[in-house]
Amino acid sequence: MRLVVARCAVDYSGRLGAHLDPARRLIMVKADGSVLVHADGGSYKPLNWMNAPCRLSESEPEAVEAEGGVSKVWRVAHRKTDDCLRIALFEVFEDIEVQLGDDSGSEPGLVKDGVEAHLQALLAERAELVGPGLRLIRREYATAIGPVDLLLRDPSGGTVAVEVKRRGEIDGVEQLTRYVELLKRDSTLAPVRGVLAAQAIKPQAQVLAQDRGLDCLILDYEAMRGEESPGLRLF
Amino acid sequence: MRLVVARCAVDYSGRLGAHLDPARRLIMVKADGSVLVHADGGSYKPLNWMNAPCRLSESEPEAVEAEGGVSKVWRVAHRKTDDCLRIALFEVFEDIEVQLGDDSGSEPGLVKDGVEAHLQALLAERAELVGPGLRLIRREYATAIGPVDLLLRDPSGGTVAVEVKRRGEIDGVEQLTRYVELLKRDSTLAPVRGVLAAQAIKPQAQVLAQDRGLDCLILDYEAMRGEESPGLRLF
DNA sequence: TGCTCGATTTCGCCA
DNA sequence: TGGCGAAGTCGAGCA
Repeated sequence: MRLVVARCAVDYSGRLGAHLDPARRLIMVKADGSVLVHADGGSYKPLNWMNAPCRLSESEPEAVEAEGGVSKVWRVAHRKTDDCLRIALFEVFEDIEVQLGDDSGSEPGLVKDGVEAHLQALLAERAELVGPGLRLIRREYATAIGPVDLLLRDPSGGTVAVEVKRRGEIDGVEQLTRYVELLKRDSTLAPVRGVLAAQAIKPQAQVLAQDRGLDCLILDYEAMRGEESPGLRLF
Repeated sequence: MRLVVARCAVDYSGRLGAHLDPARRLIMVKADGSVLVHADGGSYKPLNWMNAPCRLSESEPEAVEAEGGVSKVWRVAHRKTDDCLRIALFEVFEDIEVQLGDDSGSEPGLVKDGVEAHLQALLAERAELVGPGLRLIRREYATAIGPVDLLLRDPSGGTVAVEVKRRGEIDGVEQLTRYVELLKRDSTLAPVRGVLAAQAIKPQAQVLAQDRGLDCLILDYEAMRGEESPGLRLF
């Protein structure tokens, strides 16, 4: 990875246009060719960037730019799209090359724990949390318009479609609505109830769910994790 | 900004858990206290990070870690949530402090051109592009379920609701459907047509729109910009 | 401050 | 490879 600290101006042209006036910034050039322009604040997102695969070419500035203090111009062009990043370098304060990766040069992957898939797995083991007597038919029940997170059998008749979200919002209600509309046409499943299950559900989503005749269920991830059978742990 | 290149292992704990095995990585500590851990590839997203406001504290490793080669441990704790990043440093290869920002220390803002708001503004000036004789009633027409991007009056009767997107996809169709369903109950507006306007519309979205009785309109941003009246330019 | 929605979203899974 | 849903989404605009 190459790290350059320089006063620079940046222009991006591609899906939209974006411009940065001159200032001192950090420019990262990664091993795969991607380029990131970072400021000394903001979030983890760079001000401007170019994803791999791309090519960096250095050229001399135009006369008028040179007069304004530009010493070099970098053009970073994407290899497949016509996205292009143009970096006008004024003064360069640092320019170092560093070696990254593990001993083999690769990067050990990131291991995550606690996302929606885990909620779904935990609730699948505890179908009775959704309603008394309910039993799991299957997770990721396939339909023509996508998989239903959990499909449960109600021994008193019919089935229950469960949409699991970390946070319940309006589009989750829309999604569940489409599933229930489809499933209830299946005579082997009807009648079908829909349940939106999430760690938190926004008021608007609750209102819309009620309007659509759908139920809401708040999940307690920590409690569910604590109660699960040790043999079925995901990690 | 402080730039550290080090062999390190990282653990994040917060909304989820995430772990990185030891490898050489770049650690950026920004002026606002935020920390980014970058690998030499992937996208602009760091492998792990902590947003401001947060506090970095350095401590000695536990005995077992020290035996394993850990020289220092950084704890980066968020000030408001209980999110925490723990970085175990093995060997440190670089550790430099650089000065960023413009002469006043601040960062000139990013100027963008071509986002959805611009499309909406341009189309508002050119309502006739949606259909002959149409006139703008207003932008961001408020309804109980959210603002309609553009509401147009059709002199031959009724109104047209326009949903403007940079790229038209299925959720845009869903959104427009909800608006039209609501608006057509208003006798002062009915009958109501719905139009999805975007620079590009995915085939699936076009099919769904047709099924819902909605129209699609492909926008040419460059042409619209070229035609607009100079006095009304956004930038 | 909280909510809503766009984003050069990016990222990962699965068909 | 394309479609689709999730994200430690982030960030801006507005009530």
